Amino acid sequence: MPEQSPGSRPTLEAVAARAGVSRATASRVVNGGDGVRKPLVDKVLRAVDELGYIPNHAARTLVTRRTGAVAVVIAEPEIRIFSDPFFSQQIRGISKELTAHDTQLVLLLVEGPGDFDRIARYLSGGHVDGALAFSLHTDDPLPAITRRAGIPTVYGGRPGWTADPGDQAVPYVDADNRGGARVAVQYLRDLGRERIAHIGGPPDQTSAMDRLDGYRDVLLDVDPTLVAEGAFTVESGARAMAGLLERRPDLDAVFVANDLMASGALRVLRERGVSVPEQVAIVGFDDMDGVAEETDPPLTTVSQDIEGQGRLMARLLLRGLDRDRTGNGPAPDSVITPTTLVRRASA
Amino acid sequence: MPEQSPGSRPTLEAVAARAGVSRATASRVVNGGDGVRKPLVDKVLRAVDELGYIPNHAARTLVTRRTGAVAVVIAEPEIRIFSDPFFSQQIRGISKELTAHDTQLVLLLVEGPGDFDRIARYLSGGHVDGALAFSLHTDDPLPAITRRAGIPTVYGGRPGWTADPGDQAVPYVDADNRGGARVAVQYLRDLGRERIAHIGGPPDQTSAMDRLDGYRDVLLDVDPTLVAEGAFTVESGARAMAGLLERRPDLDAVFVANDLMASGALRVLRERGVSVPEQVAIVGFDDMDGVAEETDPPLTTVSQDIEGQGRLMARLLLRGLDRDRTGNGPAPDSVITPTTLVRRASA
DNA sequence: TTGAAAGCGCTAACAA
DNA sequence: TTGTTAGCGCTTTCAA
Repeated sequence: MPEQSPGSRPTLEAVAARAGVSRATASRVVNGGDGVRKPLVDKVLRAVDELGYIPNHAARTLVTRRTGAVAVVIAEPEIRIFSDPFFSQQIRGISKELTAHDTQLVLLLVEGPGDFDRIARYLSGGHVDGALAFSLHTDDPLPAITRRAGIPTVYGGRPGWTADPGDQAVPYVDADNRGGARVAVQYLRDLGRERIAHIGGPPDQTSAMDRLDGYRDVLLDVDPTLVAEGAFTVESGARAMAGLLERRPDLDAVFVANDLMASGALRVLRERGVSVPEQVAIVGFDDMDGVAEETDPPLTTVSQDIEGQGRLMARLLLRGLDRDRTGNGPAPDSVITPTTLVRRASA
Repeated sequence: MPEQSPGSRPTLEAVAARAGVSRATASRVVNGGDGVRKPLVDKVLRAVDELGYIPNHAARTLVTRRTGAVAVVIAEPEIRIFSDPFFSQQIRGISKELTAHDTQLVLLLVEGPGDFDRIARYLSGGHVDGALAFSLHTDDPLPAITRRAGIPTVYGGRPGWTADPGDQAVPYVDADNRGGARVAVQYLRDLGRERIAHIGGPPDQTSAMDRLDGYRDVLLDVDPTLVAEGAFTVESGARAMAGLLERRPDLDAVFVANDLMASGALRVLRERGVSVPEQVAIVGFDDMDGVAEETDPPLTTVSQDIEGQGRLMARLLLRGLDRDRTGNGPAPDSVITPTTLVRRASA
């Protein structure tokens, strides 16, 4: 590829001239070559190569009204944003799928509660064809924004807000949190545990609620003193475990809503000399890389394919965009991805 | 803002008509309103508001040749990509600075060694005005790519490759790794430690080399048995510490090239019953959130403003772009950001 | 199968 | 200070 002095790239016009064809034909070739005879295709391709032609994206977008870009909106206000491996793996999956479809990823970090205006303006500005968003909190203003901007959006995680009746359902991708929790708790029961406690996540996140619901599905009429609330962080898990131990020294198992909290809980148990799994069995959730396998003892936990969820989100969105363009195919539906119990040493 | 049925947004033309002015005047107002009389400005603004006008980005880019977007290229092949709080904090800083200048962040994740072609094509395709990249490895192909694509780029971290003579220096932002290391080691010496070991990072990363150089600056002619090599991970730090202890049971301090490895080292020392800081003093590097403060004992370490580095990268790039446009101002220079020693309990 | 020509929405010379 | 007009580079009817 010849080096380009900036600002003087060859245009389609130049390619056409060099190939001895019209601009229209050159365009056809560049866009797949349908309906152009082989010799001309070759000529144009050669010209493209020799000139180092790269289509001007803005010009193309101007006429096609497609930007070839998708926004990923991350509205998690806390520090966790990227450090959370959960996000990083989803983004990885998203990136892979988008790349495979020649689509760019525009990252929109929401930097504060007053920042939604900017996001709304951007989304409405024709910069992107669609959006992927993570809606973790029940009071998230994002769904309203994307809806008003009229921009197709797929959510990661079941949105917590309740749709207005008559509104079209919002497509999302989520793990089978409830089912996974059920399997985990049932496993503890099958182990013969009788006083199974739960450390849950923040109640404004649907994943936390769903996991709690799964716990309750198995343990009908559970004693409220067996349920503690954490914040999905190591420290909060430790605190919750300590509280639980104080209230219910007789507990013999804990289903913890994520691995981070489970590792905090394990630390507390170790400090107090409670043996795991002999005295207390522990099951986590997420099968988080670099955590679940390295706790002491290694964590039995519910595994989900996070990167796969990211891919799925992107695929759903792209399919929806295609549908908008071609006007056929079914509206994108939500997808619940399966979970599996991974047995290690903690239960 | 009125809801838009997709694909039928009002154009500048419509705004102009409604305001009773020419398209040119409307354009002027939308772009700041310089040289337009107040009453007309108001009229146009009102029309913009009533119509819910949002400029078409592609059309604007087509004529101005500015995209208002910047690529962030992350070519770290390992899983660390986002989970590494280092990146996440830099990206945060970058995002903040870009947002403040109405510039979008396009995320380019390099997904494998064969993926650089795609990146090169994208960078050459006029999608973005500039790029920010993290060049951690000495054999990184990225610098060559951005140079050939003729796209202004600022690096995070001192690039490891040696520039061809006559090449213009590549602007980068980096912490004062060498100076920080010197301060750390000097501190250990002032504490009276006499056999100060070092656990270094991967030798193909400039930050690791610079920290090692700083260590050597203070401890001229250091015994090679006192230097071990890690990979910036907790586990590698633990292994390096174990090796060091075996070779040199007499060591009385370790300067570790990052906090993650330091936490691994601390674990090994604890397991072996070596008291910190009494028998062995430890100093880390990074002052990493959620790590340095929570080790046992809390880590004395060299702190750097990572988010600030991200902001700086963005600022440097934007300034360079401005310069390209206006043709004046000095060429962007590299920036070395200061480090400070944070005293906690480990030394 | 190919080419001519219209126009996507905007900015920026240039004229008035 | 305002308006007229010529494109930016591309895709896409419509005719040939």
